[in-house]
Amino acid sequence: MDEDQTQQEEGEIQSVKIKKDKLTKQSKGQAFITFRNRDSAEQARKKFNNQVFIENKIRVKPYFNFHKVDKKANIFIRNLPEDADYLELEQEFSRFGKVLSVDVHRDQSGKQLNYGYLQYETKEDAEKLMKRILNHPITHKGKLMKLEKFKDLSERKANQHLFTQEHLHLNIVVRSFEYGWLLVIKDYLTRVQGDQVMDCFVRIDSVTKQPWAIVTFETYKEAKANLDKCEALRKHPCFNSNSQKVIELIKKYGPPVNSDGSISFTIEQITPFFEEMNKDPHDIFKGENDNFFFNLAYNNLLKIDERLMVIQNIKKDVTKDQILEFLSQFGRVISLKIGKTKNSRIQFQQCFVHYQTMQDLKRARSELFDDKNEKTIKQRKEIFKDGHPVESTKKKLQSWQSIVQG
DNA sequence: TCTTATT
Repeated sequence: MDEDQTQQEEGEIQSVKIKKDKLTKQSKGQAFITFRNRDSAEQARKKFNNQVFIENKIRVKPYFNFHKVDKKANIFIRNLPEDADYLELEQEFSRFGKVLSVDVHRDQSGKQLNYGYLQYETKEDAEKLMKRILNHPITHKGKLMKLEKFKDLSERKANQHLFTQEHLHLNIVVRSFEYGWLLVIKDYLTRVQGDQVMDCFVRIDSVTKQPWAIVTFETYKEAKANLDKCEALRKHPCFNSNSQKVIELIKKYGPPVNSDGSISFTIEQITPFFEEMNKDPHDIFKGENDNFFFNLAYNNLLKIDERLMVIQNIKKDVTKDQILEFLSQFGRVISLKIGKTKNSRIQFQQCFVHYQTMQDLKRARSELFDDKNEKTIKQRKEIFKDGHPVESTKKKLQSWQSIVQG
């Protein structure tokens, strides 16, 4: 670049200092240029910012003493696009007050990250912007920016504390629901039906939020009778309980005890939730929805779940939602887990799909491999390599079952 | 992802 020309165009330069590391004498890739007047500096910045200089794109921004800025006038920006342009951002934010700086964070290699900081001169300006975005969100290059006031470490820690409190709270609720279901099921099966229940456990799926249970009966006959009932009704009559009944059962049997002897929750802790639910027409313990299924183990030797299928040969880039949509057309999917094949050479996915009933799975199996159904064939091409789903064999399934259940 | 290569 011709220096004389630059000076003429951009105003007189007072000083140029290139920063070097004190020890290594290596350039830090940073320079300070002082112009004789503010306008020249601003003009130069607009002209040279983001220009390629020799081989690097240079970023030109005004200097200010960041030790003296008001942190209350600082805004944290998330969700920035890859090609965020801070001059454009600055222009946009300047509509609400005097912007001191806009910084887009970068990693060590210089790659732009999708967050940054906006520094106003006064906190009033920052507040003006925050107020404004409540009703008028701001987008940058088509992406909605998420703006929050800057929080220092202690504020973030305080929030984190709040979150863990909430989380803990949620865990208690989940645990009480699982235990509630367990008592309802056991009570009905043993007291009402007179079945001999060997084992029962209930979990609420953390992803789908749906409860599911595994009940093991003493005899095949009991298991089969209950299974038939489930298949016919698509739910079990014992689900016709309610939250009032659940809290009574918990009071009767007491809260569950953890392996270390402590109790998972106190009745006082969970009573409000059950009382609240009792007022709700959608009380999940009324059994009015079918987000529940039975997994009946006939005996210890044959533990393969008849509702579980492992499908392989799924293309790498197919999402869980796509798989779910595809598999749901054959029957009600209770849970779906996707995973990469263990062999790293094979770059395909597999999924574990749990249907609500054996009938659903049978239907899925027959339709999945039906080579005459044109609609399915077309869909298969989108999801599976060469359009061919592969079902895992029972032997393999058995070895995986422990993983799925765990 | 709540900072900053600051004469």
